[in-house]
Amino acid sequence: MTQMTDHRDLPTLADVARMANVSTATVSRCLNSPDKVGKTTRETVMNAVNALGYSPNFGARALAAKRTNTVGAVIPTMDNAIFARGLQAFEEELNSLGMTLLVASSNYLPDREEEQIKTLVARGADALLLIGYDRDPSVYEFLARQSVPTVVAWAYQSDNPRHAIGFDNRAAVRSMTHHILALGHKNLGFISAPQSTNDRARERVLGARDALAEKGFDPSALSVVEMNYSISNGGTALAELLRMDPNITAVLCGNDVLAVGALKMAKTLGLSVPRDLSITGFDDIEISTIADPEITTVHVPHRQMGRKAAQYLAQYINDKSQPEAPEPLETVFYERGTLAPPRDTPGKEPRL
Amino acid sequence: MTQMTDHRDLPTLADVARMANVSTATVSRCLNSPDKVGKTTRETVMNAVNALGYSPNFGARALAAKRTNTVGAVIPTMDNAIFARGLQAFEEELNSLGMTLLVASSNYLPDREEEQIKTLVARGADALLLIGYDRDPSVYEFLARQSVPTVVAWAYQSDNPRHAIGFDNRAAVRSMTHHILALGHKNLGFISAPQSTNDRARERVLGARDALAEKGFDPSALSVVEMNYSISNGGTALAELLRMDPNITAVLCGNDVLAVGALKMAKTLGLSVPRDLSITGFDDIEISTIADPEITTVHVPHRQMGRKAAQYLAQYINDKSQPEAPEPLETVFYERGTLAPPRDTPGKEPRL
DNA sequence: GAAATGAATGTAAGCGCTTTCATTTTTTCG
DNA sequence: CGAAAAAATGAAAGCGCTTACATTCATTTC
Repeated sequence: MTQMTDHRDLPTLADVARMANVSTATVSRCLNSPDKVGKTTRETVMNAVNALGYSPNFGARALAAKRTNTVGAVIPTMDNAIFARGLQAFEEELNSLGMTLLVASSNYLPDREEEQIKTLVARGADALLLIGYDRDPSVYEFLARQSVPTVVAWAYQSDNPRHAIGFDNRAAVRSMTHHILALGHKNLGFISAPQSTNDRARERVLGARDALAEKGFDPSALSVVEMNYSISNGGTALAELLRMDPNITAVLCGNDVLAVGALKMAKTLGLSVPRDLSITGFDDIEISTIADPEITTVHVPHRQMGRKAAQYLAQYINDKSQPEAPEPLETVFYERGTLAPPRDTPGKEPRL
Repeated sequence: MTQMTDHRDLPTLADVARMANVSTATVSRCLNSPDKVGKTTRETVMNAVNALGYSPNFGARALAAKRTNTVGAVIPTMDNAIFARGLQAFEEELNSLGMTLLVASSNYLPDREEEQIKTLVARGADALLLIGYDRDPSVYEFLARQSVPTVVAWAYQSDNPRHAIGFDNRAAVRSMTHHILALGHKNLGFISAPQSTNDRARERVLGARDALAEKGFDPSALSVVEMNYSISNGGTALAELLRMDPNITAVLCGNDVLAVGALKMAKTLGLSVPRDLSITGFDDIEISTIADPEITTVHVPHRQMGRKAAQYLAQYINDKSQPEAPEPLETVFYERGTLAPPRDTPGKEPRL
């Protein structure tokens, strides 16, 4: 069943102008700044617009106005609740500001991200949302050359001059690690996302090492296993970690998904969580409360982050100048069911 | 810290042409159909392009070519794994076809959806992906008038002439209900998403009634509670359902999220699942395997759906005519831990 | 009541690209 | 080698809109 899309030509501004007996300038003003037009004229014009079912041509508008009212976002993947949630809020806020969202995903691949950034710019994005700081300087140079307002999100490094809407990953994990150490844990493991091209993952591991060092432990003794984000990988990583060091009593996971996987594996291995092993996550996504016991984690204000990022970029676009440096967002430690003191009585040496 | 975005004018096609000593037509051809240009010329031109850091102006291109290579999608929300996953696949496929994704969300509100559809069309979407069939006929008329290729996804009704990339919600639930009835359940409850403006929700309830009728039960006796999608609502709904009819032995949920909520509530109420109560979900998203016991559900090929939808629209755009009617996608019943025969011996009347 | 002010509208010049058609250059082949 | 065919290139006409500037018309001011 094939059928031609009747390419009946759509009405143009000129058609409306003709019908309303005014100039195209007046019609344009009616649509873009109605207050600059007389009441009677406006009504006549709007009637013509409706009668013809007129809708402005996007390309022409973008060309003449040098602006698309479109904002791009390049995220690793939507198929991860933490980005999906933030992106949803970003879209909602953008929408309420009269802008539309262009989306592209990098699947955590730097080259692909670079491509996608170029694509979105070529597609006329007025501004860009990027995840994390890590990327080749040439990318930032390109963005500057094209004068595309850009903001980094999901991260915040106080010593980094680049504006970011996010939270301090390192401090959040550092603080959580202190909680864990205070409970008496001495042998920690860390299941991280791959760190090489992911500043957030790196910062989280650093946060754990910070706390360790502050309590007099050797931070380099922290056993770390890197795994791509997935439930089953969380399990694989836990097994590996326990093989590397059977004395580990608490495992920090770079995110909730890995934590859930680790928890499943712990059960499979016959370990009782948190009695035999403590596990913590990061992000506080839905699955962390569905797991049994519920995952102890760090809550990240994803929606707030998406909203603020949209506001920041909208201001950047409208003012044509970089807004004030944003403040970092707060994270909250959520103590739930997977964290408890280690089984071995405090003070006793880890068993071999 | 404010700093002007230096609005240094970007190089244009004409600049490149001048530098390469050719006409703008040749530069344009170099970029869009390189094979139509001599090898030497092409090299000269590309050198100029690189030297100037030229990148085509989107608006101008869209205006002249009458095409944006941009496809829109209006979904209820990205903050729900079933849409996020499908959308992610949609975006990936679109990207590999050289197109970019514009996203808008309706939050399940018909008016808002209509607005968003108009926005995306105004933003130059070459085609549109919509979720489900339900919407005012005027919307479809608008889309036809604007000649915007459109496809419906996440649903498939064989008796509906409109092309859709999806699966038969009604048949899927009907089939699952037969499984449940075969186990000996006689008193079923249904926790559904609001049905009035959601054909998928409606079809799922109808599927359950179909099976009931086919086995000689009174389909109108099915107790149904409607709740918006959320874990806690699933719990609320279960409590309500049990209040309406304490004899229910199996509860079908319109999606996995509601099922997980119902499962949590069942535990809270001291009911053992599946011994005292069977619960089923729909969609097969991640959380269904994290719940304990894992949720019995219907697997939906979300990623495949997203991919096919992208291919369908790309073909529609390129051929300028509606493709062949797509075939429905298959769903699979995943029997996991939350479904078992009712506790009461088969044949025995439901207790009061 | 004339001059000055301001609101409403019109005129027309682009915005930067694609594409048709015409022209020039190269290749093919009798 | 020259005519015909094919390939490469150029000239220029839009595409539909916004907006600076010019003009007209209705008020206000003294």
